[in-house]
Amino acid sequence: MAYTIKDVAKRAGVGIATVSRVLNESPNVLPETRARVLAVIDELGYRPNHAARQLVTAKTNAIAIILPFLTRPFFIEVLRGIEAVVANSEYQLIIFNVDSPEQRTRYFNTLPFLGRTDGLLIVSLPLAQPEIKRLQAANLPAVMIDTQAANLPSVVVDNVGGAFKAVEHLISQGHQRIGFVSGQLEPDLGFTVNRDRRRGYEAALTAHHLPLQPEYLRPGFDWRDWGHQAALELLALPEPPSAIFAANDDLAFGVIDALRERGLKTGEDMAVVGYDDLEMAQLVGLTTIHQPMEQMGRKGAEVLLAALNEGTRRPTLYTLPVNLIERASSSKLSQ
Amino acid sequence: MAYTIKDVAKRAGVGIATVSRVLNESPNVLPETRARVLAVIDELGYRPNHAARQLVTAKTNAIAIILPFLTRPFFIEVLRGIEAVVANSEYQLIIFNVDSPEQRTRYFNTLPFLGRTDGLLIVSLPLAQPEIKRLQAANLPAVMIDTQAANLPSVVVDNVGGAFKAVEHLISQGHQRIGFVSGQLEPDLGFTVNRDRRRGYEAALTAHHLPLQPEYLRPGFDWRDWGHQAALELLALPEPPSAIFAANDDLAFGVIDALRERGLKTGEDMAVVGYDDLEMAQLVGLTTIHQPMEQMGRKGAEVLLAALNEGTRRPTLYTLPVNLIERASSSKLSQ
DNA sequence: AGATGCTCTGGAAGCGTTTCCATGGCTCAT
DNA sequence: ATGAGCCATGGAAACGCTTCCAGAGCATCT
Repeated sequence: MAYTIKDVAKRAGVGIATVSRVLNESPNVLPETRARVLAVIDELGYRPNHAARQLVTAKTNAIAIILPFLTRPFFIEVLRGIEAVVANSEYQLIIFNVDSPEQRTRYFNTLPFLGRTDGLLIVSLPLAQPEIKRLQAANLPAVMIDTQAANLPSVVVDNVGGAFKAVEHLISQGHQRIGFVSGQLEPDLGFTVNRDRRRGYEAALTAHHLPLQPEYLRPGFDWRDWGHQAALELLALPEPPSAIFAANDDLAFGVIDALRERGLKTGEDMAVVGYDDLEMAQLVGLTTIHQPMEQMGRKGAEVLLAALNEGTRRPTLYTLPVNLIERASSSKLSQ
Repeated sequence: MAYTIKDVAKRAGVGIATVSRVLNESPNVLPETRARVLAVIDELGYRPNHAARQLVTAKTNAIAIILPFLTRPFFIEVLRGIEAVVANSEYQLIIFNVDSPEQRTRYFNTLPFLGRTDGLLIVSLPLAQPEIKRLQAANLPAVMIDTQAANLPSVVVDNVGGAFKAVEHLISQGHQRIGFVSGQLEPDLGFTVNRDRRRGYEAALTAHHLPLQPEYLRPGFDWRDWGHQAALELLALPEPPSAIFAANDDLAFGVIDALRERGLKTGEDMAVVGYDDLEMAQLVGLTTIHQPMEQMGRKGAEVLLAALNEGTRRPTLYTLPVNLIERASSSKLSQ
């Protein structure tokens, strides 16, 4: 059907080995031979067959990225970072989206990427020991992003520290009663974000000798609706908090929604701080913790490519910094 | 290194052809033979080599999606729809992001997906005739989403009609002076959205015997900042419009931003209608045209899979409906 | 002059599958 | 009983490439 290396060889009057050498930029080819072969390749519009190449080189030139909830802003930003790096390499990007624990299990049991990819980027999903073993047995380099494993390179942010900063900021604004709205602490897929951020929340309160009030804790779900409902619940308390720290921006948007619904002014009647610094946070004027989401993707991809090209595979832990972005939603306590 | 079909065959005491038959669920294998082979496969953890399989079957089991601006909400939603469908098939999804005209040209010249994928999903990028020719020459089934080509199946929405609805709505609310903020009409990558929506805008005005005022037209860029600036420009006119139709939600958000900056109330002092119905539109209370973005992705993927599996490849045009979502930003003209 | 070593080249093996073809053992109708 | 036909099976070819190996040509050294 399509032309093969043989067609090129015949037409150029050389052996197939020589064509292959030209294709692979081997130095030992006479310039005029090379030129002749290239001319024929161009003339025929010949393109080497990937499968055949893979078969003999045992390289796929593709890397897989496995992430949950493809469409949540956080993952999109990470993906963007990854894509930016990978696009400049010789590799191609295969995407696997995981939305349920069953899917997750299936993926890591069947390893469908095995033999299809040279490397793996795992975003946010924690891996169990046997799963890591299996990856290593398959000799498949993997890098973790926003999650970590002791024997795999990992790119993370300091969630505990970020949450600490957020809450400390609220305290410095004069708040003493601070609610915490978050997603599940023990989610199906095993994320630890919410748990970590709660630890930061508690640490900040403790560091400033403020009491931990169980009724101010509202773990629930990771999406906006829950932020909305949790805020209403907090407002209904006999002594509602004067500030709310939401474990992510989406939750914070829900909180703000609820405040508006109740006729309360965000930033005046109730301070709100989020986490992520989504693009929208700026529009809404939400004080939040900026996470270098895109940079996490970049870094992860770079580490993986380095491992692939140079064989460096030390399980290093890269921790990227987070910082507080102060906006209108967390002005000083008035009363 | 890894086990091959030979290892399995030897260990199960059968020929490699039989193992292959088991692998490919050929009916002509004795149940007990099949069981024995499966047991060995399981025991060894054998997995067939993809490259070898591809080489002989000339099938890759992957499809590529080519889209611009991976991180813009519209494309994310489309991607989500595609992913949902593809995840339930035997195919894997390879992503190619195109952010610049050079990249675009390079892609369609080198066709890097050639031989790596069985099919192509092209989102929003219009194709030139020679490019289409090249795809067809390569015998690579392709489906266009949010863009169309006469000889390729295409999934689109009616942008002209949607814009018409948006503007007609504003007119029915009593507005006569309606501004139009959009991205470039002749963008580098060749999108026609802005042009189409402007045609709808003009058609609605004309249908209602309203004059087309050139100074109310603000083509510029596709992002929020431009919405902001364009709104300021419109406000600075001797006779500013009383309503603004923004060609996408992001632009509308910029417009709203500008209004707030000027101390004007969206929906009261100035009506605003967007296009897309991003998640955020609800939060902001933006009247907008709802596009079935995810559904476009789904539909496109389904059409491609059908083409791949059944060989159906009629260049059908699928037009998905859009509808107006009325929110607070476009209340009736007060004066 | 002959041996040595280098550069360029072509033939052929081999990568791990699928699939064609041949074979041997059955069953079944004659 | 015997040939036709079917089923399960194995061997081997083929897919298109990379790479090992060997050889030819030439320059350089002894």
